[in-house]
Amino acid sequence: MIDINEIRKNSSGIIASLAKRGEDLSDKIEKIKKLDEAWRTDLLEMEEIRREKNTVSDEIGKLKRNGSDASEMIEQMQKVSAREKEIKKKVDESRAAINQELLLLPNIPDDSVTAGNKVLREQGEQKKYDFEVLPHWEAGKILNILDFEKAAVLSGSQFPLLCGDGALLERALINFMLDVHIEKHGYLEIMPPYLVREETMIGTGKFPKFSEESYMTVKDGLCLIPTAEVPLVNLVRDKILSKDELPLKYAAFTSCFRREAGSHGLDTKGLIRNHQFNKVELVNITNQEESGRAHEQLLAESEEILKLLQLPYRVLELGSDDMGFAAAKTYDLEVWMPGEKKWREVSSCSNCLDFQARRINARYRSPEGDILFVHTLNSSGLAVGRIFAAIVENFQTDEINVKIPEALQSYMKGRKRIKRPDTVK
RNA sequence: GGAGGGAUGGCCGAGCGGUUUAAGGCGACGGUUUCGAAAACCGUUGUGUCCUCACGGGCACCGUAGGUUCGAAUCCUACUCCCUCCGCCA
Repeated sequence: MIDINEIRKNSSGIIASLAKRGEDLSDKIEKIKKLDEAWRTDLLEMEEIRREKNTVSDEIGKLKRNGSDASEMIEQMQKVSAREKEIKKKVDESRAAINQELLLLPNIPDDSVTAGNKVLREQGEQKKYDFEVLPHWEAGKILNILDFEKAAVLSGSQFPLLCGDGALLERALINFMLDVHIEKHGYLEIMPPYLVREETMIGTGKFPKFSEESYMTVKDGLCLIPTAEVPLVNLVRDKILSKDELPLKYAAFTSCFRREAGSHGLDTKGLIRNHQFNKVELVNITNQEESGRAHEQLLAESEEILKLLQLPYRVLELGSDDMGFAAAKTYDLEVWMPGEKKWREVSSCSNCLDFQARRINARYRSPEGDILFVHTLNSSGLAVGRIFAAIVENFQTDEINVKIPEALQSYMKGRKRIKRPDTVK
C-alpha cells in the first residue's frame, strides 16, 4: 500500500512513477485526494463533537452524583449525539472508500527501474547436442515419469501427475533446495497452511485486485495459496519487532495453486504453466537500510541452486511495465530449455520495500525508538516443476535417458540417470 | 458438529454504567545511593490518527464489528480466536 501522506504531498510525482508501469492512474489518485480532504474535514467536526460530548457527559455524571437534575443537559446531548452518528457514518464511509482505492494501487517502481527488461548476465554453458532434444513433456511420457492424460481425467487440463522416478525427482529437488537454503543460507524452514483467509491474501497484494487468479473454498471462503510468499510474509503481521531480530529469513516448500485466468491457450503442454505446482519460496524481512543489499543476496541465494544443478540461466532485471503488483524492483532468473528452445522463468526475486508491510502493519523499532515499517522481499528458490523440466531437457541423452546432476544424486538414492523403461531389463 | 468457560497495556492481573486521565504487580529504561554491583527509594514506560511552522492540544483504541445510553472495559447482538468436555477423524 502506498503511503497516503505521499499522495497528499506529492501526487504528481506518484502519478508519474505509477505511469512507468504503463497505467494512467491520475484519475484514481485525484479521487483519493478529494476523498481524503473530505474525510479530514468531517473528521475534524466529529472530533470536536466528541470533545463536547465527553465534557458534558462528565458534568452530567457529577450532577447526578450530587442528586441534582440534569435532564436539560441530557436533552441537549441527545441532539449532539444524533449529529455525531450522522457525521461518523460519513467519516467511516470515506475512510473505507480511501482504503479500497489505496489497496488497488500497485507499488511505486524503484528509481533505478526503467522500462523494458534488461538481461544482466548469462551463466552456465548451453550444451551442444548432436540430436534433437525432446521437450520435457515428450521425454517425460517416453520415460513414464509424467502423465498429463491421467491428470486431466482427474482434474482437467493443466495439472501435473508425476510417477515413479518422476515423483522421486520432484521430491529430490524439493529436499535439495531446502537443504541448501537452510544449511548454507541460514533460513528457517516453515511448513505453512495452504488455505488462508482473504485478509492474508490482501496482506501481500494478491487481493483485492487479482482475486480471479485464486481458488477459493465454497463453504469457508478460504483461498488456496498461489505462492508460499503469502503465508510467510503474513507471519509478521501486526508485529513490532526490535531491529536486532532482523533479518528474518523464512524458507518453505509448498504446492501453489493458480487459476491462470486469462492465460488459457498459453503453454498448454508440460509443466510450465499448471494450475498446481511445487515451489520452494524464500522470504526476507529486513530493516529499511538493509533491503537493497538483502535483495542482491537473495538473488545470489536463488542462483546458487541453478549453479549447483549446472543449469544454464540468465538474470533479468524486470522493467517497470513488467513487474508484479507489490514489487518495487524485481530480478527474474530464466533457465534455458533446449527442448523448447526457450528461456523459462524459474525464479522471481522482488523487493517490495514497505508496500506489503503497510498492508500487514509489520514494523520494527529502531535504536532511536522510531517505529518504522519493515521491508519485505521474496524469491523463488526455485520453481520445482520448471526445474524438473529443465533437467529433463538439459540432461537428456540421445537414448532419451536423463542424467541426474551430481548435486542431486544423493537425493536420488545414488542414482545417476533416469532410464527409459523399455531399455531396462 | 454439540455443551460450557474465556480474551484488559511488553507480561501477569483488578475493574459496581459516571473520581478510571484503566488499580496493583512484574519487567524495561532513567536517576539517587555505591569504589562497583545488588537491594532500597524516586521518576518514566503503549499504538494510531487529526489540527499546529512549532510548543502543544484533540480524538480513538480493553479480541473484531455493530447496537442500547447524555455517558460503555462494564449491558445487548453477531463474528474471530483460545481453553475444557462430548462426538467424529489422518
